[in-house]
Amino acid sequence: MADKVTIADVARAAGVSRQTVSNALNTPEVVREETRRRVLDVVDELGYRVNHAARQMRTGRSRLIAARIDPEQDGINGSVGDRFLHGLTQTAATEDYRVLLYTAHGDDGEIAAFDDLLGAHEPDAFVLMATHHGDRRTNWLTERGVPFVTFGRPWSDPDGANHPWVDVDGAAGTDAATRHLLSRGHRRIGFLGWPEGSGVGDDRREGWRRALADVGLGTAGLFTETEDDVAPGEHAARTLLDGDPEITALVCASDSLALGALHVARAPGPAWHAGGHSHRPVAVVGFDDTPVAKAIGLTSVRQPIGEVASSCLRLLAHRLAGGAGASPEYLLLPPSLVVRASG
Amino acid sequence: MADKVTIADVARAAGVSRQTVSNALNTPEVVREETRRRVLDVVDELGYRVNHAARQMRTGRSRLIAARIDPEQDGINGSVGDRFLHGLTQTAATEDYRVLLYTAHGDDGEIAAFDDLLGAHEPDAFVLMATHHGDRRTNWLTERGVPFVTFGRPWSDPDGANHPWVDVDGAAGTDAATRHLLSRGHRRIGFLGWPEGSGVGDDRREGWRRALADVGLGTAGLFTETEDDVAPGEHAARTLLDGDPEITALVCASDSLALGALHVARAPGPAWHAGGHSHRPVAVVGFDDTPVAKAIGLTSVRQPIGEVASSCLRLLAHRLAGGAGASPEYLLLPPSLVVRASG
DNA sequence: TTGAAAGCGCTAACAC
DNA sequence: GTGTTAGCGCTTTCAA
Repeated sequence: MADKVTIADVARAAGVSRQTVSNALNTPEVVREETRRRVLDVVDELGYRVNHAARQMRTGRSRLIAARIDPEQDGINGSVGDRFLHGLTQTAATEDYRVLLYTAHGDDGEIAAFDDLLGAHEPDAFVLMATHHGDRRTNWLTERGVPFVTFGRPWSDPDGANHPWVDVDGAAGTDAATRHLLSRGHRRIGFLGWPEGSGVGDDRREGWRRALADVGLGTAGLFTETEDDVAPGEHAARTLLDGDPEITALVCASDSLALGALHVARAPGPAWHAGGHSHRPVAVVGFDDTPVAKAIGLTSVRQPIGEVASSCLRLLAHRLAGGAGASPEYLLLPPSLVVRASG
Repeated sequence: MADKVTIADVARAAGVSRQTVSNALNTPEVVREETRRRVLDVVDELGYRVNHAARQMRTGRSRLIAARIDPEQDGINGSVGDRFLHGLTQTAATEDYRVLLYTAHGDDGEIAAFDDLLGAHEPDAFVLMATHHGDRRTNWLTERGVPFVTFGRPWSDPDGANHPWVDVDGAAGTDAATRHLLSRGHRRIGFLGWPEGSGVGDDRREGWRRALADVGLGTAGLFTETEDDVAPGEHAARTLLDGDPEITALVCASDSLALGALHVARAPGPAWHAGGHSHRPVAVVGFDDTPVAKAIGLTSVRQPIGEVASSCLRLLAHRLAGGAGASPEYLLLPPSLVVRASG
């Protein structure tokens, strides 16, 4: 393991100038075939590798891509972020990029992190997750001309012509979930989601609505005043089922909510809840296909997180390689339904 | 947002030389108080931040710490790695380090990744997870003098005098789990684990064994020929319970195994399994306190992952700052038992 | 205590 | 097609 082989060593050994070595490596088409071969042979022989710090200083490119790792996961839905990070890291390696991690709370905290990072390690780009209405992060980066992609649409700009993004078609997911329930004979299907105004939540609700509308059925008791957690899911499910005895199935905007709903749906009998809803079989479908869904047999909508990640990275790599036209590229991927015992 | 404020700009504005600026920042004690103040004021005013690439070129330190993100998690136990990564990132930031991600399969794959990384981004250190007997990674790094810490003991070197490490006392965890079950009146308690020879597995089994030995009870039907997954857990639990009708509780080496055991323990009646073990209430305790454990009400041993991560990082930072004596430091942290419905 | 000089390893520009 | 020059921003000598 020879330490610190520099371009000068290679040049000397190959009997060429340092610049020719650099060219053979970075602009091979400008070097005569024979020379190139000789140089590359010496590179192999000596085990030369470029020093990124030196290159970065010269070119201003770090080949680092920064991504946030979520602070203290919800626990159930957390796995999505981690699968994404893993996919990113994997694809990045194939493009000779590396993923740099940071943490932050809230848009402004994350913007502060951008600023820090940009001033220090100078990542070439950022990958953002969980875009939302009035997302300050995207504006900040755009204003400064920092390249980035988002996992999530630019919700406040429905044209999507703002910046490159990759997203999963949530409406298609709940649509499929709802159709699946219809095909199993359910006719009154409720939805458990979040308050109106969250892009993701509205999108997922829309799929359920339109699937029902499509077959001429009305939306059955929609409940949206809830946080994304198990207890609210349980509470919401109970309210919904108590209020409308016809409901036999629930589509949920997340596995957390679905898990709460399942507590109610699988409750052993009418005496379970003091308020007392009658016990009946209720099908439940979740969203995200988390490990918990798999463990408890919850039917759930699965996002192709790996593909999202690799697409994000490729979009970025393409753009960083100068292949960026004026128009940002974007991609809407279809989810799939993983059917299990719960519905 | 002035772009690219260099040390020269600061020097000019403060009326000192570039070197004095560098000193004021890096070796404040060597600069007169008044000068230092003036320089720092200008730094703030101009928004100067050191350029890491330039600094790295000069000092050879990147302030990057590399860590592996696991390829395709088991799904249930995966959350441990992610919580660890998160903790690492968080603590790293406070020490002005950043976490760089990589992926790899197997020891040799990871060693190849070390080599790549060291040749390119030159991380100052590595953080390794999941040490095991005959771990080739630690040797490779040691031979090359690359600083690193491990989450996990050096299993093949029980003295632990090999390299800095942080670990959780697994035996203490299963010991506590077993005592808990004893206190609830269980007298015949089985163990579900992995084949002998895995450091982690042996450690966890040992805690169960010694807790029983301590109160003069024998180990009840130990089953270790199994992979770490739900189906094997289910199979092992069934075999164990069928073979010893006295067993009323199971301590498991992971939540995956415990989940499988729970399928058996919660089976609705004697007819459930064709082979037919009689239905009886069986308590189950898992290990890792994953989101799945929380979701299904599984009592589980919780590792203080956040502390492990911050300890790892501080050990490293201390060492990188030159505070390393000859003897590596290490830390064995106690886990805690999270009691839920399953036991 | 402060300043001047040198150079880390690389590549963009230009000359040959 | 190849070599020479210069300099990215910083810190480690060493001299003032």
